[in-house]
Amino acid sequence: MGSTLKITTPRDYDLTRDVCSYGYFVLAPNLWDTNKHTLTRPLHLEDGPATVVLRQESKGTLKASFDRTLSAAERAEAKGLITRMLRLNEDETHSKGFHSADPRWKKSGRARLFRSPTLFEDVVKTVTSCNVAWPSTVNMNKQMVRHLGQGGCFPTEARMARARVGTLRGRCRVGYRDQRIIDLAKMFHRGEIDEAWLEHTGTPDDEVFAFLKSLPGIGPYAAGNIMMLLGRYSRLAIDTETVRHGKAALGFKGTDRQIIKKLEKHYEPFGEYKFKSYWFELWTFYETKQGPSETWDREKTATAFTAKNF
DNA sequence: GGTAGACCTGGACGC
DNA sequence: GCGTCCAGGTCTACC
Repeated sequence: MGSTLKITTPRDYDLTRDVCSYGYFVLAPNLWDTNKHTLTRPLHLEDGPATVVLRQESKGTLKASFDRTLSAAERAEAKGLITRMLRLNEDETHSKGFHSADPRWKKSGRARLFRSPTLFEDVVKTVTSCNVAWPSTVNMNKQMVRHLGQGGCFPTEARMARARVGTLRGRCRVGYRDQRIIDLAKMFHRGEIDEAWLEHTGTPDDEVFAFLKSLPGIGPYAAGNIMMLLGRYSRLAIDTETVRHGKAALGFKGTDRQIIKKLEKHYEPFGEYKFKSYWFELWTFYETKQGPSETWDREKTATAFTAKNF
């Protein structure tokens, strides 16, 4: 019999809606149960891995059931990781702020974007999403968890820092990203990434963006995406999907450069919530093609989300 | 400051 | 079933 935690959430938190809000929810080691509407994943805690199953108990309360007994320190640690992953730190005031900037999402209540329990995992997942189609991203994360993750966890920065480039390339199929991922892991492991500074509200967005861009494997798109993962929504992460969205959903015409300028102008009114407005537009488009995101199965998204299906 | 080409993988397509 | 082409973001070298 493992430990159980009751987690108080903001009143407007909805596990199904708010987990199934960003692609990382279908990347290993996350496992969304499309029938039970639970999120299962192993967490790396002080005394080792522990798998948690998260379910919505009632409005404002989540139940976290673990597969082993946790110490008091581990309970606090797990709570911190879950809070980060589910963005429980973004309270109702934040949601209301977003909805008054962009009322289109008020009815559905969409306001939060799922992320990882750690910044390290978010950064590595972002690198695995660059310059590849979705099926490759799915596979890279699956293989990293399989070959480098203890007890089904996402690899820790310490483990990843010790990994061989051959393992990452040959077994985890990350290609030329191998050395970059190891270099990132070493930087995290050596404490060269100041998470407190990156998350501090007093740190200007421009400085965070410039720092992120200086990291190995992180360019303008990845830096913009990590900004969002850090809770900074004032800029977009522009990739080919963004341009496609500009053309297909917003009807913009012209060269890619012209379309990007139009996109920047289009999202300007949403100010500090720009990314969210953009993302939920894009997410809605995906749902029109693939059905509600809560029905997306982890294994099937690898094949469903291919060019021919869009 | 802008740009061409290399970097890998896996899906799509033609045979 | 095999070979070829192509998409995707970052990095380096070069102008």
